[in-house]
Amino acid sequence: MTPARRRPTDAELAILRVLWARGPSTVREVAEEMGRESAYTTVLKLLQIMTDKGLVRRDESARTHVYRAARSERFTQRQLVRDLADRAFGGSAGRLVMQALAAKPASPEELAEIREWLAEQEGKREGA
Amino acid sequence: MTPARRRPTDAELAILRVLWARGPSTVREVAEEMGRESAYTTVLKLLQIMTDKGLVRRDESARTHVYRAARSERFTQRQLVRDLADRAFGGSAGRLVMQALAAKPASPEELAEIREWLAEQEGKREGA
DNA sequence: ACAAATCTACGAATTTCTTCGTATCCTCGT
DNA sequence: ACGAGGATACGAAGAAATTCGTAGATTTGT
Repeated sequence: MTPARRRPTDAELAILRVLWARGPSTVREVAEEMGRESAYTTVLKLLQIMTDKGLVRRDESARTHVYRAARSERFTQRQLVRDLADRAFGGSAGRLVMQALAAKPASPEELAEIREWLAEQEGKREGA
Repeated sequence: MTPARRRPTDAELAILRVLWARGPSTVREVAEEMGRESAYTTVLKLLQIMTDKGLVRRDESARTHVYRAARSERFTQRQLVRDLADRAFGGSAGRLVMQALAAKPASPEELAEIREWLAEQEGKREGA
């Protein structure tokens, strides 16, 4: 199976990040945003490939096409996390979380948010 | 610089997982462990490449070489998590953690462990 | 001693990812 | 009307990852 079940490549992810941040964008806008590191046609080609792969959608109604991410940032992030959990953590998101907390400092706000989330879970468990 | 600062590829990671699980192993043992999905010589070649890259160390004292992971599982996991945080979460481990918790159910034990860790952090902050 | 089994090295084919040049087409300003 | 600018399509080269066959060396079992 696995029809379109592959994760975005590095270059593709870089483009997706721009689309998530800017919203629907033209090739030029994306290329601009990515600095002068990649030629215009490189970004164009990538977006064409990504269209074929279903990673982005293309609005061709105007001459200058407008691209937007096919999946939300959140959706893709979860997919990536799940993928990494499978490949490097024996499928355990919990262990991934532990290493993530240890690997990079999270802001107090984020830590608070995480605590909140855990508390909610606790509540659910109690309730069940 | 970044002399050997690239993350292991999928195939390489699959091999590392075997080495972490089994400890120092021969090519045959690794190949065996990975099922019959990849030919013996494929595993051999990969291990040779990984030796060049510094991902594994090779003990050549005996005819049958013995390979071991150059970096601990934990070290590599953190590297991978950091890498993913940078590529898909704007460098924020906290946001990665949130998505990880949402993406895959963690066991109650893991959740407890995470809570503990957070509590410790809390303690440190209070102290500081 | 010899054949079979086992091992490493290595080349090479294949696939995927990435990059970019060139061709061509359309639109707009003058 | 026409040239400049800007847009897409496409081919293809280059790099990286993956796979495996074959050759040759060494060990082992009989």
